[in-house]
Amino acid sequence: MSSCDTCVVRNRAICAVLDSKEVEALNGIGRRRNLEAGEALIWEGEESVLVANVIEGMLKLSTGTEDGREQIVGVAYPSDFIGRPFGARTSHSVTALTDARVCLFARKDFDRFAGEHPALEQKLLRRTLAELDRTRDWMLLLARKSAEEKVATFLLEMSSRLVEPGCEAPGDKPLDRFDLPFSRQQIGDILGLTIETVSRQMTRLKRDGVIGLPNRRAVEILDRQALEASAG
Amino acid sequence: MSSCDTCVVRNRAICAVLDSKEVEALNGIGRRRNLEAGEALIWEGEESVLVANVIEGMLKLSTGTEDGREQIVGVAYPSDFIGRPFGARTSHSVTALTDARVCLFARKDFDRFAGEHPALEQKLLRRTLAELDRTRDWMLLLARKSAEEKVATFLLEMSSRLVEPGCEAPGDKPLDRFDLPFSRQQIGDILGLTIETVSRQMTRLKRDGVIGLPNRRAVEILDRQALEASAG
DNA sequence: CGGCCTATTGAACCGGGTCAAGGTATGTGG
DNA sequence: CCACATACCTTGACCCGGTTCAATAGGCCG
Repeated sequence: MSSCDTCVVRNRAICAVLDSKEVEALNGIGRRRNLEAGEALIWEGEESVLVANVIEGMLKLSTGTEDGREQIVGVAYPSDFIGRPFGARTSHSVTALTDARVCLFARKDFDRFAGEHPALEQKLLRRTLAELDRTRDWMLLLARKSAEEKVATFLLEMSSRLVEPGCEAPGDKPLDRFDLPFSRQQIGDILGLTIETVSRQMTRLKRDGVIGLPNRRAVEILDRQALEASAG
Repeated sequence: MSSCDTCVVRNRAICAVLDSKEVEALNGIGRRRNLEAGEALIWEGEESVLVANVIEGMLKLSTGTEDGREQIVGVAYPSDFIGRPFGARTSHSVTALTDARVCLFARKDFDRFAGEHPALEQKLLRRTLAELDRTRDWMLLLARKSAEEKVATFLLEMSSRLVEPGCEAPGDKPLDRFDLPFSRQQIGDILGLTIETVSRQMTRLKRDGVIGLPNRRAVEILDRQALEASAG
C-alpha cells in the first residue's frame, strides 16, 4: 500500500487527477521529507533539481538583491506544488516558514512522469495559470498601494487563506480570529515594507478599533467592513 | 491552404508543437483580427471568452484600483499567448499598445482543442511557468527598487527585448539604440512610478552620460556598464 | 532573575509624489 | 505659411509617507 492512500492532500494536490494505479507509480518516484521552520529546500539561481507537493506547513518563495534586500514572491500552502519543472534554472528560493512536510521528486523523474500523464500536466497548467493571476494581482498592491492598504489587504487575505488549516475548500467563510504564520519581518518582506511600518500600521488599526491584537501572533478582526475600506 | 502557412509566428507561438494537420484544425476555430493602438480586447473582471496569440505589435495586461490607479502587470510581444483559458474570470485587461494583429479563439473552442492536444497544453504550461518566473522577478523591482534602479532595469530589459522586432530568438545581443514602444505614462504604469519621476530619472541618466535621448521615443545606451550598475 | 529575541515607539530625514508652470513636437485651419 | 490647439514631456518647488536610526518594552526560557 502506498503512503499516498493516507495522504491528507491526496484529493487536493495535483495528484487528485490520477487514478490509484497512477498514484502508485508517482509514489514510486517520490519520497516524503520533513522540513524544520527556516530550513531551505531550493536555492535561487541553482539548476532546478527538485519539485514537490506541500503536504503540511507553509513555505515561502523569495528573491533578493545582492545588497540584501529580500522580497517574498509567493507563499505555498498544503496541496500547493513547488519548484520549477521542465529543465530551467530555479529563479526563487524555497524555504520553510513553519515545520513542514513535503512530497519530493527529482525534477527529471517528475518531468518524465508528467510527460506521460497529460491529465497531470493539465492540472498543473490550471494551477499555474491561477497562481499567475494571483501574482499579478499582488503586483498592483506592491506598486500602488499605501502601507495602510497593504497591511489591511494582507490581513484580509490571511483571514480567508487560513480557513481550516490545510483545507482550502472554497465557500468557507473567512476567519475573524487567527494566528499569523509570519513574523513582522516576514510580513514586511511580503508587502514590500519595513518591519517598523508594518508594526505602526497594525497599531493604528488596533487603536482605531478595527482589529484586536491579543498577542504577537494572533489577530482578531473586530470591524471587517472598516478593514475592507482600509484595503482600498 | 490555411493562413497559418504564412504566419510569421508559426514557429515561435504555441502552434509550433502542432503538425500541419493539427494547425489546420486550429486554424478552423480561430480568426485574425487587427487592433488599433489603444483598443482593448479583454476587460478586467469579465468572464473569459477570448484567448489569442499575438502575431504582430504589443499589448499590455493591466489592473487598476477603483480610484483610478493603474498598474501594467505584463506586456505581450509577438508569439505570446494572451487571455485566460480554462473557464475562469479574466482578472486583467488586455489593451493594444501599438497597432497589432492577433489570432483569436473563442475560449471554449480553444479549451476543447487544447484538451485534445496534450502537446499544446504542455507548451502552454512551459510558457506559463516562464511567465510566472518573470512576473515574480518583477515583484522584487516593484517592491524594493529605487526609482533610479527601476528605470535603469527597464531600459536594459527593453534593450534585450526589442532585438529584431518580432524575433525573440535567444542568443541575439541586446540593442544599444532603440525606440521605446511606450509613452512616459506607460513606463510609469509598468514601474509603479509617476510620469515625472520617470522623466527625471531619464534626464539624470542622460546628464551623467549613461544614455542618450535623441528624441522622445528613442534611447541610446552609451555606457552599458554604468547602466547595469544603476540597475542594482 | 537575567539574557535574548522580537515587537513597539519615537525622532529625524529623504525619496518620490503632488501641484504647477513651461517646453516641444505634431497637427489644423485660416 | 503661420497662428493656434493639442498632446506629451520636462523642470521646479514643496510636502508627506515611509525609511532609517535609536531607544524601549514584552515574551520566553535558561
